[in-house]
Amino acid sequence: MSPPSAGPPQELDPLERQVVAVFVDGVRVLGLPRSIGEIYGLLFISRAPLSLDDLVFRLKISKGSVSQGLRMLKSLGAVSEANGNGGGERRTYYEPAVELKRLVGGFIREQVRPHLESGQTKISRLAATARDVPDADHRKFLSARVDRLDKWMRSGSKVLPVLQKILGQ
Amino acid sequence: MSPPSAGPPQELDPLERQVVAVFVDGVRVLGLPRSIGEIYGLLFISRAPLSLDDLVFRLKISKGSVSQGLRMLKSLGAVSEANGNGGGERRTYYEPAVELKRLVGGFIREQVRPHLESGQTKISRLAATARDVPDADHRKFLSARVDRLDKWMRSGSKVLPVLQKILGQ
DNA sequence: AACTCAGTTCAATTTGATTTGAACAATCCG
DNA sequence: CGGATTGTTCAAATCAAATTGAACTGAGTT
Repeated sequence: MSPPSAGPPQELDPLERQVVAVFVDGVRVLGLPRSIGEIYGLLFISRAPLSLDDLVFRLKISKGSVSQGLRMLKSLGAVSEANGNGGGERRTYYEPAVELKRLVGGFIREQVRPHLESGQTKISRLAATARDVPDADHRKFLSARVDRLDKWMRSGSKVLPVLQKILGQ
Repeated sequence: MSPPSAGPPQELDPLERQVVAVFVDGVRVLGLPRSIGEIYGLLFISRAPLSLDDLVFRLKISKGSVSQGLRMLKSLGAVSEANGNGGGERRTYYEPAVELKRLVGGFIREQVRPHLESGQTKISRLAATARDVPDADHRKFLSARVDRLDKWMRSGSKVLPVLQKILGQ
């Protein structure tokens, strides 16, 4: 067999390259690995769903990277398996989720909330430590700062639903 | 002279260590280097402003790191030089900005907007490339996707002021 | 069972970002 | 000026995170 998914294409055409570049940049800002941007970017601009091998072949990255990348994208709800494949096809094809709401929701759930939660925990412990400081004056200062930190966290939590609302159209 | 700023302290006490750890985590989420979190964290929990040498001494990181870290923190508006120093003191002392509004504003201005803007540029070019695709059907698909991308960017831009508003109390 | 094909896992490697440290300004002061 | 002090710069070293690739699992076929 020639290339997987026996279509015409080999390398990325200029438009595909541009789109992939945009997503590579985008995910870097979000602190996600480059391969995630490449994979999602190519899926985003491809008319038909692509298989793992398609992605390996067209992006020239390793099977391992694509496998791990797809796993993360699935956990973020950013790709899904294309169900409508005709005959007894064995390999699975992926298509991108293209609703911003869904993407933002997945990112918040997987990448933001866990950090906010572990932050809250640490700050509670911090507050306890501050309460044990003997010098009353110093203790007051420290508690005020810890309190501020706590307020910041709460603001962060409060912002998320608003964000989701705005981005969900 | 003994330690800089001839106060008592040497190493970080447990509370300081905890606070620094919180900020180290925090800045990692934002994609900023660890040293930024250490420096800001220690300033945040210190009653008196600290000098560059204080930070080197207490955090046990290099002068180069602290110098660069303070530069970035200044550009983010997250620290400022403490003006009220008494006698003809030569070295400069730094204190943290503790209003969330200010911190978020600086981060958006320095780290978010530039990316959004370069994204917009790339997407305009992308739209142009898509318009040149000969096959009408395929062109339609590509334009729709590029259009969606453009909408995402606009949503992003629209969110920022709302964010700032919410976080500004 | 033996063989093939799709996908996963993970130790070793590579890559790229951060940190270091030593040389270099700049400013002050006797 | 010459020495001391404060801070900056940047090439090289270090470190953490992502990627590779080869071995592996599991499922389907004959």
